[in-house]
This record gives sequence, C-alpha cells and structure tokens, in this order.
Amino acid sequence: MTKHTHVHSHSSGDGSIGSHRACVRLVPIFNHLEEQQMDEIMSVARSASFKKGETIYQAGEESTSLFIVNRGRIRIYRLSENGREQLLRILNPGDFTGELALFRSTTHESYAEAMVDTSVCLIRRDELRTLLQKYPSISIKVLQEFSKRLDETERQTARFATEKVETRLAMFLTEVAEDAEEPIEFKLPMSKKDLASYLGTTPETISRKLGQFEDEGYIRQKSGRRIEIVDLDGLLLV
Amino acid sequence: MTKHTHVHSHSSGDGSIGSHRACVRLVPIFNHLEEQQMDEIMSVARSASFKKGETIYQAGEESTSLFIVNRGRIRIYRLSENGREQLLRILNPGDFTGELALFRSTTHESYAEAMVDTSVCLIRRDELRTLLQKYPSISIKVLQEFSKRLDETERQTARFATEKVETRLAMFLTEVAEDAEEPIEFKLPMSKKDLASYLGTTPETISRKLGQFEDEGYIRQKSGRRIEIVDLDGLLLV
DNA sequence: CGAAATCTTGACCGATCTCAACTTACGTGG
DNA sequence: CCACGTAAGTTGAGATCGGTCAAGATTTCG
Repeated sequence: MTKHTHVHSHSSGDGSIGSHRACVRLVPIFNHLEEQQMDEIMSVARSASFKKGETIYQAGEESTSLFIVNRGRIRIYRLSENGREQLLRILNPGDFTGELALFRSTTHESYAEAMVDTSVCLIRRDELRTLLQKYPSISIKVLQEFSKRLDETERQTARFATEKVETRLAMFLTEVAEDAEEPIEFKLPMSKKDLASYLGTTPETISRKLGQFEDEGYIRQKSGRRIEIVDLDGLLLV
Repeated sequence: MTKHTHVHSHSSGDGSIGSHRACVRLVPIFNHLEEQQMDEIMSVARSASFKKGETIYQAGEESTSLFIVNRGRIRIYRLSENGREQLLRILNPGDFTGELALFRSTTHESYAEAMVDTSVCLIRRDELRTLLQKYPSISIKVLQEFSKRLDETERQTARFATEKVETRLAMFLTEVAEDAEEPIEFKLPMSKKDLASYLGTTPETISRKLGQFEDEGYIRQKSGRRIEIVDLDGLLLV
C-alpha cells in the first residue's frame, strides 16, 4: 500500500542552478536547444525531492507541473475500478511525467510514488505552455516523446489483448535482455510483485512461469533478481 | 482477412477546394485557427478515397502523410507476433491517424482498413512539420489530442491487466451508452467479431456474456446490433 | 538481528478459450 | 427483388490457463 506522506522540498532547497541545469539537460526533449532557450527553461524550473515511498501525485489531484526525474526512481500506476493496481511504467533519471494532465485536464489519472529517495525538476503548467508557444521545436520534441509512449502503450495493450501471460513474460524478458551484453544476464528492473502488476498477472504466476522457463532451459535464475538468458531464441518462440 | 488492394485516388479526384475545407474544418486540432492559417493548411491538403475493404496503410509501410477522415470509417488494428489481430480503434469523420509514424519513425506500426467507402484528407509529413514549426498553437492542439489518446490507451491497458472479460464488456457498454439518451438504446459501433478483438476476447465469449447480461436483466438485445440498457447501475457493478 | 515484505510451492477451482456444428444476417448478382 | 453464398453470430462440450488461498521459505532493510 502506498504511503501518502507529501514532503515537497522548498522550491530552492538543494536545487542549485547547477542541478537544475543537470536535470533539464537530462531530458531528451530539451536536448539540442540553444543556450538562450536552455537558460529560459532553467529559469522556470524548480526542484523538489521525495523520500522513498512518498506519493508524488495521486489520481484526482490537480496537476500543476511537469515532473522530470533528476535522481531516483518513480513508479507510475493506475488503480482500476475494483481497486486493483496496475503498474504503468517506471521512471528513471531523464524520464518525465505529469504531462498528460497538462494538456488534457487538470487532474491526474494515475499515481506516482517514489521507489527510492528521488529528486525531480518541476516546470509549471503555464510556464511550460508559454515555452511551447515560443519554441515550436520543443513542442515537436514533446510530440516525438508522446508518439513513442503512445506506440509503446498501444503495443502493450495489443499484447494484453492477444497474448497469454507466459508469452508476455517471455517478451518482457527478451526486451530487457536487449540492453544486456553477452553473456546475457541482467537484474530484473523491478520486484516480481511489480512485474506481475505490470504484466497483468500475479506474483505466484510469475514465480511459476520463471521456474518453468528454467526447467525448459531458456533461462537461469540467480540470486538478487538476476536472470541469465540461456536460450534467447527458445524464449522468443514461447 | 484483410484485402490488400490499394487504390488511392488521384490527388485531385473529387476533392474540390470546398471539400478540403470541410475536411480540415472537421478536425478538432485545426479548429479555431485564423483564416490565413486555415488557408495555408488547405493549400497543402490533398484528398484520396478508398473503397470498402481496401487497405489504407500497413505495418512496415513507409509513412508519408497524416490521414484525416472526411467521410466513412476506418479500422485501425495491430497484428501481434502470433498473427492475432487486435482492433485498436475505429476512426470516424474528423478523426485522424498516421501521426505516430510522422513523429517517431517512418514506418507504420499498425494497419488501417476502410470499413466502408471512405474519403480522407492527406497532409504530407514535411508539410505538417512546417506547419507545426510555424504555428505553435497547432502543436499544442496535437499534443492535447495525443494526451487524450494516450490516456485512453493507458486506461484500456489497465483494464486488460486488471479486469476480466465480463467487466470489460460491461464497461464498454456503459461507455457507449453515455452518448445515448433515454431510453438508453444504441447500435453497437462495430461487429461483435470486432468488438471481441477490441476487448481482447472471442466472438463466442461476447455472445455468451451478452446473453448472460440479458438473463440477468441488465440489457435487452434487439435486431441489427441494437442494445437497450435496462439496468445501467446493475451493469456498472458487474 | 528481527520484523515485514517478498517470493515460492501446492491444491483447487473458475473464467475463458477452442473446436465443432449449426443458425442467422448480409451483400451480390442475376 | 429474390436466391444464393459467405461472413457473422450462437450454442454446447471439453480442455486449459491462470487466479485464489494458504503455508512456508527467503530476502530485505531498519
């Protein structure tokens, strides 16, 4: 269950200009901008930090800012009508959230929770809009980012609709494996509980299916959430 | 199965300036623009038409244009790795598609097929980009539209992940019912086969669940895909 | 080191898919 | 406008996947 303790830092806080810059520079959508634009963005960016487990925003809450992760990790999840939660994505430094409500409505549809101690940069709704009006190239960057996310989400939806849990898990593993080098071994990017939520299943099933993959010789499970892919091709055929 | 017969009309075709205007005006993202901007958009819009069953674009194909539906209906679907199709959405006049690839990659990720004889307006990739650079307000409109779609898709994903078929169907019915007036009766916006694909289930299950809802007194099925909602509250609790 | 959370494993059951046969609706061409 | 062929929809029986509950093992973190 989520702790609902809000502890925004004071707007200046440990956020020196230097750290704003670092934060803003991290974000793909603000890359490759001219110095002057960058300075302008930085002048409106504020920073805040959250302790592990703290809620950054909740569904129904008013959305006022774009959040850019500077340091740490954020879980974004939805609560379905029946109260079950689904993990939508996990944000790492450079990722951002809160944009949906900025363009569409004023309230959040999802929940954001710091998984570890986390610091973020904030850009207020109206300030962001002004920036977008002024610098069309930023808008286009944001559009690209949205396209990417929309595409990923549509792909994810299609998987839920057409693939069984076993296949979804296999696909997930092969995707994580893409970023690893030979021998293919990686640490699961989240707990199995979260993975279950992300894949729309239960921890029990994740446990069983991973065991099955191991029996079938596709993977090898090691301690500390580490997994070695032994037979990637086999896994792709699941 | 989809017929893959391409028959783009000649770019002028039946597309008089008048029809371009009508088409462009239909689109929410181009509403409320100044006359001059509107003229500029219209000057780069072309038209095309497709016969029922024709493929408008396919996954893997190069994306060159934004398609705006002028008349008719378009199914957008994905084919999953195992060859199963999932209906993503249905476009009606005023809706648009093809934007994903415009901002992200050059190839389509999904399939578009004319459900009935359909005419569309086209705006070429580079021309659209120029427009967005020139008129930031259009970008913001597109961002809003993207936000909306992203939100819908995320909601849909969360449903797949957390709700059973019965609930998804009940939710679908209540959402369609929102647009209807008392007595709540409407025509299903697609075939049950497509509805099954959209909801990630099979036609058999749709048939059975609707029958069950009828037995339980929530709905009444009539001929011609018409459905009357008898007990909306009951349906909401499913 | 110990409490709490995560993870695992087993047994059971229920929702939904599959396959197959059949009925109904629809679009096309005569 | 009707007849026919094809696609859509229905219904039943059986199989299966995956969820639920419960007990224990293991890990994590303060």
